[in-house]
Amino acid sequence: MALGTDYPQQDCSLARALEVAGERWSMLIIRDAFYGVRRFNDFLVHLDIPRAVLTSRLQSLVAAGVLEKVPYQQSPVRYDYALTEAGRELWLPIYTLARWGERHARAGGQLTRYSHTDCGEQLDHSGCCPRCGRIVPPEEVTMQRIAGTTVKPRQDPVARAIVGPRRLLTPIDTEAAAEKV
Amino acid sequence: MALGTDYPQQDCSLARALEVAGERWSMLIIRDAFYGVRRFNDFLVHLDIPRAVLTSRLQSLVAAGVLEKVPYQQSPVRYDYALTEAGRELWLPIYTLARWGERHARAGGQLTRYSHTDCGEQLDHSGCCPRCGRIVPPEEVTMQRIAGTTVKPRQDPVARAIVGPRRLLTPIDTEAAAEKV
DNA sequence: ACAGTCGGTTCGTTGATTGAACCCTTGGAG
DNA sequence: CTCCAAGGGTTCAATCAACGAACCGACTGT
Repeated sequence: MALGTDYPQQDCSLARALEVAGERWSMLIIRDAFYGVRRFNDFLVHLDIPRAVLTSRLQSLVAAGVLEKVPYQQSPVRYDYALTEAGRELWLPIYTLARWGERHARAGGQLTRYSHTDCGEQLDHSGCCPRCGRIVPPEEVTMQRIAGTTVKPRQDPVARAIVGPRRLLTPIDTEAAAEKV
Repeated sequence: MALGTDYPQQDCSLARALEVAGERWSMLIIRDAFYGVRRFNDFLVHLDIPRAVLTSRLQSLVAAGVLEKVPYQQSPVRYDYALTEAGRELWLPIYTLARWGERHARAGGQLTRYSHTDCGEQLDHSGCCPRCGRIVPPEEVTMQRIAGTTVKPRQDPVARAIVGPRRLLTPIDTEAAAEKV
């Protein structure tokens, strides 16, 4: 969050969670990671976030064990930022918060549809598959962006790469998306 | 969150939700509202938040339709800040985030136990009652603070008022708690 | 008349966010 | 060999929010 990035007096799990994931931009970074974004530059162009802030947030999320750096090339060594198991467990808070925002903080209805990959059923507001009757982990979720009525969609390479039905957590390929324009 | 309280480029429900509930302190205020805190001064002493920030957050949460002011006395007129229906629907995001924090951002295990009032069963990590097999709304949740092993608990009147099993959303009575010391 | 409560506002200080500019390593083109 | 571009950062001044202590204003009970 903002000034004073912690809540020292609060002996409370929520305060601890917010110290990790509650700063400005952190949740959006994690959401993008669920979408399959993994590279510094892809986060940068898709979020319109200042470079210095992105550097700082990625570092603290790695330190907190939400993301981990995995090298994708040598010389110079470059890293993907991928969700850890702990990070993937943030799916429910993030999904339910996004669905809440869709219901109460937007005009213009649903922008992204989330469904259970195995059976095609749309998830309910709690992240449950009505057909299977259980909470669906992000690995089994397919997302699909829906044409927004209000704002025109973003046109950066990352935004183009995540149109169309996609499995969550599959790495995006910005080069392929750039060629397809 | 922090500076620049919005995410203008993000046409995304999560960004909209974070503009409403993602600023620093906002989620903790909402959590306290679930605990039954309703008065300016009670939020103040329980959260250790600067007065000016609390004023500002309460105003924006009211403007966003998460809280509403309901008068509890005349001359001078004084207001309770109570969760609206939209605010109460933030239960799942807040509960799941708190449970995540308990698992991944704390040493020292569970601090608050949440159970289904009707059947006494503890809720699982997704807010579901294992016995009843459904998501439990906050009106049916009973909370109980557990003695922390690491930090000594807070000693303000609000903290004292919420020890012991309590139904969520029932207004706290700080006067009664103050006398009981 | 006087202290006390509740809910705010004001204000100087501290510190995070922003955005633009600069930097470093390496690979590839000419 | 030189030059340039890409990826991933760092630096820096300006801005703006958070902090916390002091002040304020309406009322009440004594």
